Amino acid sequence: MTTTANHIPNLAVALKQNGLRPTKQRSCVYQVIIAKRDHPTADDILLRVKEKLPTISFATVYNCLETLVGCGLVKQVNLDRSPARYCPNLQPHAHFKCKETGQIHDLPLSEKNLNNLKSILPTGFDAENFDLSFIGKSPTKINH
Amino acid sequence: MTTTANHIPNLAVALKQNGLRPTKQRSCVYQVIIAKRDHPTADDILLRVKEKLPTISFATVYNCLETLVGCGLVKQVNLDRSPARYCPNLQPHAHFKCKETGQIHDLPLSEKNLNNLKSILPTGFDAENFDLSFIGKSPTKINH
DNA sequence: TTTTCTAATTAGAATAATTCCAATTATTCT
DNA sequence: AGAATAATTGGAATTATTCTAATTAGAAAA
Repeated sequence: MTTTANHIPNLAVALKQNGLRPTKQRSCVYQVIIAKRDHPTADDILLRVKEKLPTISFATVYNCLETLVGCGLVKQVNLDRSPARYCPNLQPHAHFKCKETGQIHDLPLSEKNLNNLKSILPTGFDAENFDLSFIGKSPTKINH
Repeated sequence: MTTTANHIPNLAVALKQNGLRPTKQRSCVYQVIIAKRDHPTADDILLRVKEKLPTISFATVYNCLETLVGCGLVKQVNLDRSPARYCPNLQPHAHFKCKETGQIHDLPLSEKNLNNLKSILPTGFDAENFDLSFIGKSPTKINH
């Protein structure tokens, strides 16, 4: 048993398994994504990483993101035609984008949901991945 | 009762309802999309429309597509980061992209599937739209 | 350790899809 | 037909992302 916070895969280990080198840029990009799970864009990530590594470039952010996605540590989230977002939630889930706030929420998927998704595929169709997203209004939290 | 082929909404009527003018560009773009239901990109559509209207521009194709989508006659399909595709299928359906052929298949959704998708939304989340896509291998038709 | 080899980072240029703009042309309304 | 307005056009602009060639940093060997 590990602690609650410890479901996060170890970056150095995952990189080594893929024959890749641990660098401070990769570590920093990864930490930014897990620190604030708000589905940041590459732009957002560049800004946040620059606070620690002021000379990091856009190219490196994109390179790091590609690496992290390739290692399965982070998922790329594409909603409509807008810039790609990045998400450290490795559980099967859908996304909900609020029209009003622009916020993106993770919606967990149950076993039943997953089975139902599988049932959509006709015989012979072999899916290795799926993407499910909703757009609409999410409940507003009222303070009073 | 109408004939089987006649489930296609009337363009002129739909445009008029939205206070828009029927033009040969709009009509031609729409016809190209319903003629070959292969999920063409704006590029594909430009090429095909040019056979009838050689002077049509890219800007017009994009304008027409925006209009058709706005009137609900056509759906925009976004898969990963690739160029948008356009689809005249107005029934609820998912998409399946074959890794090998690049082909995109429509997968119809049953009432049960739709209800299950609804069940993914927590209380208070009001979705006005969803997108569901799969990527993988579709069955190859063998000729012998 | 130093050296060597290779992978990763960097700044800036290049690309690709899409949108914007200002001028012209086509529709509709009177 | 004429006036008013909407749509089309070519080209420039924008945006997200990828590429490139030079430099830097990490890993392995000596």
